Amino acid sequence: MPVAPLAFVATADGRAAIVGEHLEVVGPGEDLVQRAADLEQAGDVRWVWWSGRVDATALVAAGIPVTRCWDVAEAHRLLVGGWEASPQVAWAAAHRLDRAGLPAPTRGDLFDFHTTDSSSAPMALGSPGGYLDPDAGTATWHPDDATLVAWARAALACAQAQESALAAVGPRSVAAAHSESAAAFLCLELARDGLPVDRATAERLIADAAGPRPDGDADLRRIRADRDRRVLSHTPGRESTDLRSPVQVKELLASVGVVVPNTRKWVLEPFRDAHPVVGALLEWRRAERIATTYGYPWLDTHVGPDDRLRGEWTACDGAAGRMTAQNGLHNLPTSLRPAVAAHPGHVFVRADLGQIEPRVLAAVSGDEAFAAATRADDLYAPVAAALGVDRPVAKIAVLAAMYGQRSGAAGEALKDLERTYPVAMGYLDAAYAAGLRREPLRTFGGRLIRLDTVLADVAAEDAAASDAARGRFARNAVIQGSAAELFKAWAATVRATTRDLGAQIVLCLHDELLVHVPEENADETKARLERALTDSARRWTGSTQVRFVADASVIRRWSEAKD
DNA sequence: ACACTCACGTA
DNA sequence: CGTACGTGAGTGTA
Repeated sequence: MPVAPLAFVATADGRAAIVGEHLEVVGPGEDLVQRAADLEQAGDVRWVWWSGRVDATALVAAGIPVTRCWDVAEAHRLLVGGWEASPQVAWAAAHRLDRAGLPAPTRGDLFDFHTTDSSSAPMALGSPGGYLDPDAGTATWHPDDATLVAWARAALACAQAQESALAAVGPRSVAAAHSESAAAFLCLELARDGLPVDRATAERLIADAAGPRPDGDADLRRIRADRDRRVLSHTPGRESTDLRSPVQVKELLASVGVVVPNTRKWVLEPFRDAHPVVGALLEWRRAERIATTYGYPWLDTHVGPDDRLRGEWTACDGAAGRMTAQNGLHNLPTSLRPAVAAHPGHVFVRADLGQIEPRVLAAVSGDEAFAAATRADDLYAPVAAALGVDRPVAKIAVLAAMYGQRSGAAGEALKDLERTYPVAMGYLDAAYAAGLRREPLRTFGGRLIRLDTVLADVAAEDAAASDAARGRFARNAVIQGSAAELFKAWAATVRATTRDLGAQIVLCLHDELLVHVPEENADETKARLERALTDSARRWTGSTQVRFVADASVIRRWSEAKD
């Protein structure tokens, strides 16, 4: 049963168009949103937009549960790699037009504006031989109805060209574009819905670490000075040291005989017993981190009156394709996680993918012996048995193979690993070698990993170090990026299959999902989440040879132990 | 004003 | 045991 593609495009001035084979509507955004809701309800629609962030915000705000979409920007990021993905760039790539010939925007720059005849007709929006109008789709663009309809038709044409191009890349790339597009829509919902927070607990945890909520600037300075004094009291005569300046801290430490190349935590840790100021400084850093990054200003700025922590989300980064999030959603210290709590009448279903990266390696490399190991709940157990070593040794050897070890330890086991799983290890070696040669790679789902642009500045003066860094990046990216694809396919499936239970995905953390759900539906949500993994893994790998496992539990606070 | 380094949190 | 990301403070440059 074919799914009819329907373009939905919106302008910054509040108008929109819906265009399909047998449909053409243009008008005020709110009318079009209603129309889209009806069409979505009727089913069998795949929405096409240049990017969800630009075109679909009104649909997200209206709570329309889009199930299928094609995000031209996300498809372009798969196809070409990197992060740049304007409609103009995506159009040119999909039609194999020379990137260097892209016309420059005229309205974004005052000088251009003065030298441009503003009455000139817009460039053709959708002619196969030409580029898109560089101003189309920008925030200051005001198209007439006919132009907006043409813009929507161009999106449809672009999506179709991308689909052909992706189909030529590999057997999984069109499906990957579908799930990347769904993930991008999910990102808008994540930003809209936020992460449920127990504000009282958050306040208490911040107070425990950083002191009570300051009452004005003077109080803030006093609390800060008190915190500083607990370190500086250990070094009489140096009370004026600025603890926030690494250079001054280094001097302070040197004055008590602690001579270090830098003042990082893991460098200072061994010197805890050398002088009491070291421990005091490390404690100060922890408190200062909470006070500055995750303190009261953070709480006040990013947690709304509805007790939801909000930030912007992106479906992929510019390197391997993992999701990113702002405002601390992806790096909230574990000490603050008790503050992430389900709201009344609700619970969280939390699940993470166990040993995701070695399992992904088995899938992407097609190593049958390694795939056999994934059928165990604990992958390292059969690997240890095959290598004739203890589990911890097997684990270190596998991780060393995937991430590139430079210091000894796993040497012998690593050789056995090469012998036992030559296909998997060969895949990693090939990725490393491609990195050295600056040859682009593709993830399992077809995302292009570019090596011509990344790492240009890292150790640029040392060619060998730079090569090795590129090799490690390449080897890591094909695994990390492929894992990200499976994760997003899983997340999109969970979103689609648990919506009727009132479930809401509220956090995606690389291999972990947090779903907020009415408590009476918790067990069913958990079951569907596990089922979703089986289904999406089978679709993604195209077989059942590689097993993926989810560790799922029903909890009230994020900090609660797994069970 | 902006870019950079340092430091550190997460996976 | 590597890679990636986002954040904030200090520092140096334009």
